[in-house]
Amino acid sequence: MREFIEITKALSDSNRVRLLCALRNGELCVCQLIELLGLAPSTVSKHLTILKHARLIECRKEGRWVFYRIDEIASPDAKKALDLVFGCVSDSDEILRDDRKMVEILKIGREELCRKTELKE
Amino acid sequence: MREFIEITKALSDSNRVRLLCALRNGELCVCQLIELLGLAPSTVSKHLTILKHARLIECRKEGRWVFYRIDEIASPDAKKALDLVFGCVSDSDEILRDDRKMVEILKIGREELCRKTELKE
DNA sequence: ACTTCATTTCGTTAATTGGCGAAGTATAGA
DNA sequence: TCTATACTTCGCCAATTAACGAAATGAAGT
Repeated sequence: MREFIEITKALSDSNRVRLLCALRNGELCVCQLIELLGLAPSTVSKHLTILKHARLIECRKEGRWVFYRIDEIASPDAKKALDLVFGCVSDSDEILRDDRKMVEILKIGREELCRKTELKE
Repeated sequence: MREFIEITKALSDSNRVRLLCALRNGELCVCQLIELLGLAPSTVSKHLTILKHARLIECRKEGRWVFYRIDEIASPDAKKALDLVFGCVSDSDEILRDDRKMVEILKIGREELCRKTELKE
Protein backbone atom coordinates (compact mmCIF):
# COMPACT_ATOMS: atom_id res chain seq x y z
CA MET A 1 0.00 0.00 0.00
CA ARG A 2 2.74 2.46 0.95
CA GLU A 3 4.43 1.99 -2.41
CA PHE A 4 1.13 2.44 -4.22
CA ILE A 5 0.37 5.71 -2.44
CA GLU A 6 3.85 6.96 -3.23
CA ILE A 7 3.12 6.27 -6.90
CA THR A 8 -0.32 7.93 -6.91
CA LYS A 9 1.05 10.95 -5.03
CA ALA A 10 3.75 11.24 -7.70
CA LEU A 11 1.07 11.11 -10.39
CA SER A 12 -1.19 13.67 -8.71
CA ASP A 13 0.55 16.72 -10.16
CA SER A 14 0.16 17.69 -13.80
CA ASN A 15 3.75 18.91 -14.18
CA ARG A 16 5.00 15.50 -13.08
CA VAL A 17 2.64 13.74 -15.50
CA ARG A 18 3.96 16.02 -18.25
CA LEU A 19 7.51 14.99 -17.35
CA LEU A 20 6.63 11.30 -17.58
CA CYS A 21 4.99 11.79 -20.96
CA ALA A 22 7.97 13.76 -22.25
CA LEU A 23 10.15 10.79 -21.33
CA ARG A 24 7.92 8.15 -22.89
CA ASN A 25 9.80 8.42 -26.21
CA GLY A 26 13.25 8.14 -24.73
CA GLU A 27 15.66 9.78 -22.31
CA LEU A 28 16.03 13.53 -21.97
CA CYS A 29 18.41 15.91 -20.28
CA VAL A 30 17.21 18.00 -17.30
CA CYS A 31 17.84 21.23 -19.22
CA GLN A 32 15.43 20.05 -21.93
CA LEU A 33 12.77 19.24 -19.33
CA ILE A 34 13.27 22.64 -17.69
CA GLU A 35 12.75 24.30 -21.08
CA LEU A 36 9.62 22.21 -21.69
CA LEU A 37 7.89 23.03 -18.41
CA GLY A 38 9.14 26.60 -18.14
CA LEU A 39 9.67 26.27 -14.39
CA ALA A 40 12.67 27.06 -12.20
CA PRO A 41 15.44 24.42 -12.36
CA SER A 42 15.09 23.72 -8.65
CA THR A 43 11.37 23.06 -9.06
CA VAL A 44 11.88 20.67 -11.97
CA SER A 45 14.64 18.90 -10.08
CA LYS A 46 12.32 18.40 -7.12
CA HIS A 47 9.60 16.93 -9.35
CA LEU A 48 12.14 14.56 -10.90
CA THR A 49 13.27 13.47 -7.45
CA ILE A 50 9.69 12.64 -6.49
CA LEU A 51 9.18 10.59 -9.67
CA LYS A 52 12.49 8.85 -9.12
CA HIS A 53 11.69 8.05 -5.51
CA ALA A 54 8.42 6.45 -6.68
CA ARG A 55 10.60 4.35 -9.03
CA LEU A 56 8.84 5.63 -12.12
CA ILE A 57 12.02 7.09 -13.65
CA GLU A 58 15.74 6.56 -13.33
CA CYS A 59 18.73 8.73 -14.22
CA ARG A 60 22.19 8.52 -15.69
CA LYS A 61 25.00 11.04 -15.45
CA GLU A 62 27.10 11.97 -18.45
CA GLY A 63 29.60 14.67 -17.67
CA ARG A 64 27.77 17.77 -16.52
CA TRP A 65 24.48 16.51 -17.83
CA VAL A 66 21.92 14.26 -16.19
CA PHE A 67 19.59 12.21 -18.35
CA TYR A 68 16.30 10.89 -17.07
CA ARG A 69 14.23 8.10 -18.58
CA ILE A 70 11.29 5.88 -17.72
CA ASP A 71 12.52 3.23 -15.28
CA GLU A 72 13.17 0.11 -17.36
CA ILE A 73 13.11 -2.17 -14.35
CA ALA A 74 10.18 -0.50 -12.63
CA SER A 75 8.17 -2.55 -10.12
CA PRO A 76 4.99 -4.25 -11.37
CA ASP A 77 2.87 -1.56 -9.69
CA ALA A 78 4.96 1.23 -11.23
CA LYS A 79 4.70 -0.39 -14.67
CA LYS A 80 0.92 -0.60 -14.39
CA ALA A 81 0.78 3.01 -13.23
CA LEU A 82 2.88 4.17 -16.18
CA ASP A 83 0.56 2.30 -18.55
CA LEU A 84 -2.36 4.11 -16.96
CA VAL A 85 -0.72 7.51 -17.40
CA PHE A 86 0.18 6.98 -21.04
CA GLY A 87 -3.20 5.36 -21.77
CA CYS A 88 -5.12 8.25 -20.26
CA VAL A 89 -3.25 11.41 -21.20
CA SER A 90 -1.03 10.66 -24.23
CA ASP A 91 -3.52 12.22 -26.60
CA SER A 92 -4.64 15.09 -24.38
CA ASP A 93 -4.25 18.60 -25.75
CA GLU A 94 -1.67 19.49 -23.14
CA ILE A 95 0.58 16.53 -23.92
CA LEU A 96 0.26 16.92 -27.69
CA ARG A 97 1.32 20.53 -27.27
CA ASP A 98 4.29 19.38 -25.19
CA ASP A 99 5.21 16.83 -27.86
CA ARG A 100 5.29 19.59 -30.48
CA LYS A 101 7.30 21.86 -28.22
CA MET A 102 9.79 19.06 -27.53
CA VAL A 103 10.40 18.66 -31.26
CA GLU A 104 11.47 22.31 -31.31
CA ILE A 105 13.59 21.91 -28.19
CA LEU A 106 15.41 18.94 -29.68
CA LYS A 107 16.31 21.02 -32.75
CA ILE A 108 18.37 23.28 -30.50
CA GLY A 109 21.54 21.58 -29.24
CA ARG A 110 21.90 20.99 -25.52
CA GLU A 111 24.84 23.43 -25.27
CA GLU A 112 22.92 26.20 -26.96
CA LEU A 113 19.80 25.41 -24.95
CA CYS A 114 21.58 25.91 -21.63
CA ARG A 115 23.19 29.13 -22.77
CA LYS A 116 19.77 30.30 -23.96
CA THR A 117 18.31 29.75 -20.49
CA GLU A 118 20.77 32.29 -19.11
CA LEU A 119 19.87 34.87 -21.70
CA LYS A 120 16.21 34.84 -20.81
CA GLU A 121 14.95 38.43 -20.35
CA MET B 1 -5.56 15.78 -18.27
CA ARG B 2 -7.66 17.65 -15.71
CA GLU B 3 -9.88 14.63 -15.22
CA PHE B 4 -6.86 12.37 -14.89
CA ILE B 5 -5.28 14.57 -12.20
CA GLU B 6 -8.56 14.64 -10.31
CA ILE B 7 -8.51 10.84 -10.33
CA THR B 8 -4.88 10.51 -9.23
CA LYS B 9 -5.41 13.11 -6.49
CA ALA B 10 -8.36 11.06 -5.28
CA LEU B 11 -6.17 7.95 -5.24
CA SER B 12 -3.27 9.64 -3.44
CA ASP B 13 -4.65 9.12 0.06
CA SER B 14 -4.62 5.69 1.70
CA ASN B 15 -7.95 6.17 3.48
CA ARG B 16 -9.62 6.82 0.12
CA VAL B 17 -7.97 3.75 -1.41
CA ARG B 18 -9.24 1.73 1.55
CA LEU B 19 -12.75 3.05 0.89
CA LEU B 20 -12.59 2.00 -2.76
CA CYS B 21 -11.37 -1.46 -1.83
CA ALA B 22 -14.11 -1.84 0.77
CA LEU B 23 -16.64 -1.09 -1.96
CA ARG B 24 -15.16 -3.49 -4.52
CA ASN B 25 -17.42 -6.31 -3.29
CA GLY B 26 -20.61 -4.28 -3.36
CA GLU B 27 -22.32 -1.25 -1.91
CA LEU B 28 -21.96 -0.18 1.70
CA CYS B 29 -23.61 2.31 4.02
CA VAL B 30 -21.65 5.35 5.23
CA CYS B 31 -21.95 4.18 8.84
CA GLN B 32 -20.21 0.94 7.91
CA LEU B 33 -17.40 2.83 6.19
CA ILE B 34 -17.01 5.11 9.23
CA GLU B 35 -16.70 2.05 11.45
CA LEU B 36 -14.13 0.52 9.10
CA LEU B 37 -11.81 3.53 8.95
CA GLY B 38 -12.34 4.65 12.54
CA LEU B 39 -12.41 8.32 11.52
CA ALA B 40 -14.86 11.11 12.28
CA PRO B 41 -18.06 10.96 10.18
CA SER B 42 -17.33 14.36 8.68
CA THR B 43 -13.90 13.20 7.57
CA VAL B 44 -15.22 10.05 5.93
CA SER B 45 -17.96 12.02 4.24
CA LYS B 46 -15.39 14.39 2.77
CA HIS B 47 -13.31 11.50 1.43
CA LEU B 48 -16.41 10.01 -0.17
CA THR B 49 -17.23 13.36 -1.78
CA ILE B 50 -13.74 13.52 -3.30
CA LEU B 51 -14.05 9.99 -4.70
CA LYS B 52 -17.50 10.77 -6.02
CA HIS B 53 -16.36 13.98 -7.66
CA ALA B 54 -13.64 12.00 -9.44
CA ARG B 55 -16.46 9.72 -10.67
CA LEU B 56 -14.95 6.66 -9.03
CA ILE B 57 -18.00 6.00 -6.86
CA GLU B 58 -21.69 6.86 -6.90
CA CYS B 59 -24.33 6.91 -4.18
CA ARG B 60 -27.93 6.05 -3.54
CA LYS B 61 -30.17 7.26 -0.74
CA GLU B 62 -32.48 4.91 1.12
CA GLY B 63 -34.32 6.61 3.93
CA ARG B 64 -31.83 7.99 6.40
CA TRP B 65 -29.03 5.91 4.99
CA VAL B 66 -26.73 6.59 2.07
CA PHE B 67 -25.15 3.70 0.20
CA TYR B 68 -22.00 4.12 -1.83
CA ARG B 69 -20.69 1.81 -4.53
CA ILE B 70 -18.11 1.70 -7.29
CA ASP B 71 -19.40 3.82 -10.18
CA GLU B 72 -20.86 1.35 -12.69
CA ILE B 73 -20.80 3.85 -15.51
CA ALA B 74 -17.40 5.32 -14.69
CA SER B 75 -15.46 7.02 -17.47
CA PRO B 76 -12.83 4.95 -19.33
CA ASP B 77 -10.07 6.67 -17.38
CA ALA B 78 -11.81 6.07 -14.07
CA LYS B 79 -12.34 2.40 -14.94
CA LYS B 80 -8.66 1.95 -15.76
CA ALA B 81 -7.72 3.71 -12.53
CA LEU B 82 -10.00 1.43 -10.51
CA ASP B 83 -8.40 -1.61 -12.15
CA LEU B 84 -5.02 -0.25 -11.16
CA VAL B 85 -6.08 0.21 -7.54
CA PHE B 86 -7.57 -3.26 -7.18
CA GLY B 87 -4.67 -4.85 -9.08
CA CYS B 88 -2.07 -3.20 -6.88
CA VAL B 89 -3.46 -3.23 -3.35
CA SER B 90 -6.19 -5.89 -3.12
CA ASP B 91 -3.82 -8.35 -1.49
CA SER B 92 -1.90 -5.88 0.67
CA ASP B 93 -1.87 -6.50 4.42
CA GLU B 94 -3.85 -3.36 5.11
CA ILE B 95 -6.67 -4.26 2.73
CA LEU B 96 -6.84 -7.91 3.84
CA ARG B 97 -7.16 -6.65 7.41
CA ASP B 98 -9.95 -4.31 6.28
CA ASP B 99 -11.67 -7.21 4.51
CA ARG B 100 -11.66 -9.23 7.74
CA LYS B 101 -12.88 -6.26 9.75
CA MET B 102 -15.69 -5.66 7.27
CA VAL B 103 -16.90 -9.25 7.74
CA GLU B 104 -17.30 -8.44 11.45
CA ILE B 105 -18.99 -5.13 10.74
CA LEU B 106 -21.49 -6.79 8.42
CA LYS B 107 -22.43 -9.23 11.22
CA ILE B 108 -23.72 -6.28 13.23
CA GLY B 109 -26.93 -4.83 11.80
CA ARG B 110 -26.86 -1.25 10.55
CA GLU B 111 -29.24 -0.09 13.27
CA GLU B 112 -27.12 -1.56 16.02
CA LEU B 113 -23.95 -0.27 14.37
CA CYS B 114 -25.14 3.33 14.41
CA ARG B 115 -26.28 3.05 18.02
CA LYS B 116 -22.90 1.50 18.88
CA THR B 117 -21.11 4.54 17.45
CA GLU B 118 -22.80 6.69 20.08
CA LEU B 119 -21.82 4.36 22.89
CA LYS B 120 -18.11 4.55 22.08
CA GLU B 121 -16.02 5.01 25.26
C1' DA C 1 -45.35 19.43 14.73
C1' DC C 2 -41.46 17.41 17.30
C1' DT C 3 -37.78 14.58 18.04
C1' DT C 4 -34.32 11.45 16.60
C1' DC C 5 -30.85 10.04 13.91
C1' DA C 6 -27.64 9.47 9.54
C1' DT C 7 -25.13 12.17 6.90
C1' DT C 8 -23.19 16.51 5.02
C1' DT C 9 -21.47 21.22 5.28
C1' DC C 10 -18.84 24.71 7.59
C1' DG C 11 -15.06 26.74 10.13
C1' DT C 12 -10.72 26.02 12.18
C1' DT C 13 -6.14 24.07 12.75
C1' DA C 14 -1.85 21.56 11.83
C1' DA C 15 0.70 19.39 8.28
C1' DT C 16 1.97 18.92 3.50
C1' DT C 17 3.05 20.62 -0.98
C1' DG C 18 4.51 23.45 -5.13
C1' DG C 19 6.85 27.27 -6.21
C1' DC C 20 11.09 30.30 -6.07
C1' DG C 21 15.94 32.04 -5.34
C1' DA C 22 20.35 31.34 -2.96
C1' DA C 23 23.80 28.41 -1.75
C1' DG C 24 26.07 23.93 -2.47
C1' DT C 25 28.04 19.99 -5.32
C1' DA C 26 30.34 18.08 -9.04
C1' DT C 27 32.26 17.95 -13.66
C1' DA C 28 34.65 19.99 -17.82
C1' DG C 29 37.75 23.07 -19.70
C1' DA C 30 41.28 26.96 -19.48
C1' DT D 1 43.91 25.34 -9.72
C1' DC D 2 40.55 28.43 -11.10
C1' DT D 3 36.24 29.34 -13.56
C1' DA D 4 32.07 28.17 -15.77
C1' DT D 5 28.31 25.24 -15.98
C1' DA D 6 24.48 21.67 -14.98
C1' DC D 7 22.07 20.19 -11.55
C1' DT D 8 20.57 19.49 -6.60
C1' DT D 9 19.73 20.84 -1.85
C1' DC D 10 18.14 24.19 1.40
C1' DG D 11 15.22 27.67 3.35
C1' DC D 12 11.37 30.22 2.75
C1' DC D 13 6.42 31.50 1.52
C1' DA D 14 1.66 30.85 -0.23
C1' DA D 15 -1.71 27.52 -1.22
C1' DT D 16 -3.73 23.11 -0.44
C1' DT D 17 -5.23 19.35 2.37
C1' DA D 18 -6.67 16.00 6.13
C1' DA D 19 -8.43 16.04 10.39
C1' DC D 20 -11.85 17.45 13.91
C1' DG D 21 -16.17 19.29 16.26
C1' DA D 22 -20.21 22.17 15.76
C1' DA D 23 -23.98 23.33 13.17
C1' DA D 24 -27.12 22.33 9.25
C1' DT D 25 -29.92 19.17 6.43
C1' DG D 26 -33.25 15.86 5.69
C1' DA D 27 -35.87 11.64 6.35
C1' DA D 28 -38.65 8.57 9.94
C1' DG D 29 -41.10 7.60 13.78
C1' DT D 30 -43.97 9.56 17.73
